[in-house]
Amino acid sequence: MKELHNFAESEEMYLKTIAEISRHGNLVPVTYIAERLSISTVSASEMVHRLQGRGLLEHTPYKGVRLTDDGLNRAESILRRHRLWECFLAEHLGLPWKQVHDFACQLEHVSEDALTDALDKHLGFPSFCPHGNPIPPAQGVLEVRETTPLSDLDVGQEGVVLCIREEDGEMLDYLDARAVRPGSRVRIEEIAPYDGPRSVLLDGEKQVLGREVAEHILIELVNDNETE
Amino acid sequence: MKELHNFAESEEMYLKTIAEISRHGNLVPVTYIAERLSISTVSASEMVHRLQGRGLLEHTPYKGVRLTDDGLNRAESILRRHRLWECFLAEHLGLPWKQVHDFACQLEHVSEDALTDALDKHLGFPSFCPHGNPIPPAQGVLEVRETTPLSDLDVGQEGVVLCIREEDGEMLDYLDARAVRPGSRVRIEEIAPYDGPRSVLLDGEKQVLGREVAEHILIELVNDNETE
DNA sequence: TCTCATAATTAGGATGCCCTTATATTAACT
DNA sequence: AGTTAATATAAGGGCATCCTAATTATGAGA
Ligand SMILES: [Mn+2]
Ligand SMILES: [Mn+2]
Ligand SMILES: [Mn+2]
Ligand SMILES: [Mn+2]
Repeated sequence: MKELHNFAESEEMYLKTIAEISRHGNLVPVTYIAERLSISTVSASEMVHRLQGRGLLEHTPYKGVRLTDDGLNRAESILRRHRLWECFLAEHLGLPWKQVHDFACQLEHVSEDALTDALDKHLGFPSFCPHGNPIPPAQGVLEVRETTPLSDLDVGQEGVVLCIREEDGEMLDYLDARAVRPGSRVRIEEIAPYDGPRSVLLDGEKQVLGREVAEHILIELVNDNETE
Repeated sequence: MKELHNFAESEEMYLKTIAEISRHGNLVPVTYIAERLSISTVSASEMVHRLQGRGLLEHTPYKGVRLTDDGLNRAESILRRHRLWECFLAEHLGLPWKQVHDFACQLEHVSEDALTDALDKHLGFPSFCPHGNPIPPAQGVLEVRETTPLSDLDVGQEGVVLCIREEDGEMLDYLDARAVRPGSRVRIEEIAPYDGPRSVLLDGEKQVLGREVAEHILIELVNDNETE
């Protein structure tokens, strides 16, 4: 499990991580950042100060962190590179989701604009990564879609998988193996007691998914007129 | 716990550089390494000791450095990744030589075997990079070709460009613009006094190339029976 | 053999990111 | 208002790579 650590990578991973966590512009607790990056809170805190010094984010003590415009631009640029590489690795090289994600997480830090743009063109300017997440355009604003975690659906509700949250590589592997893909049709058949595992119908196949996993599957609800 | 530290790029660049310089298995002076990497001789010397400690090379003081089998394997693995990426960047993304080389020099450090092999397959297992240098195979030995620098040719001699030495990115750009490519037919028309610039016929076009540049163009001689 | 350019080493620092342990501060809940 | 759990900061290091300046060792040519 080797991770290259040129000193630019660290900064980029902080920014990307913050952008990923702060889905709706909320403040991101430093603790979350530390946890996601597997780093001590002390180190994360130090780094947050450094990044603030560079004008990339603002830290409100005891509340959390918010990216500045500069910081958000940087972060979206990294997400763009990440997701474009994912397209290449999945569609052209035929690699499985987990490798796609892990390799992209390295390549994203060594992709200058000329390379990224050429790759974008070569791929035909895709709009979404293989996991269904939107690819920020070279310039302009990333459109945000309304999504609902599968874990929030009730028995009988139906939807279409829009995207998978990518935080966890292992989970990607798990979902890949179970053919959970953007575009899959999904319907909740049963929820075990105490907010337990979901029995779902996924593109006609019966599956059981734990709640934790279901939280990472983001759905667009399909109008189900009183199916219950 | 998982290390977030991996200063692998530096080590890899040392190994790759040594392999590139030591064309015929000769000892490489530490001074050369330092120069090529734009690093002080003290730092290069330190690093050489470290690499020796890791069993990747042997240093004979006041003579130079030679890669061990391990070191050579590592170096060829890096050259392989570099040249495969170059193929992709040139043929698929259509980037110019200088960018091809510079981007490949970053990507080469972030390419695990699974990625490299998938890329190799996707490219159709090419044998040479866009500059004509051979791509080391996944396993097996790199074949060595007999070459002559263009600067060693006399007036009237002819040959075919086999490959370009890649040390200097600027030079790649220069040669790219002048359509000096592997496979180009070349013939020395005139050599200016004091081993000066060469007037050459390159694929029918008349060109003038400085001696320094000519040293980087490696030729396969064509049997020219008394053309002078 | 002797000289001197070349190569190597020593000494002392700097940088960036990370760590643990200990202490202070604050928000939030009873 | 007072307690407590979460959060922040302070103190003291480690590690890998790189730096400059000064000194020493070597070997190749005069
Ligand atoms: Mn990454
Ligand atoms: Mn993705
Ligand atoms: Mn490189
Ligand atoms: Mn090349």
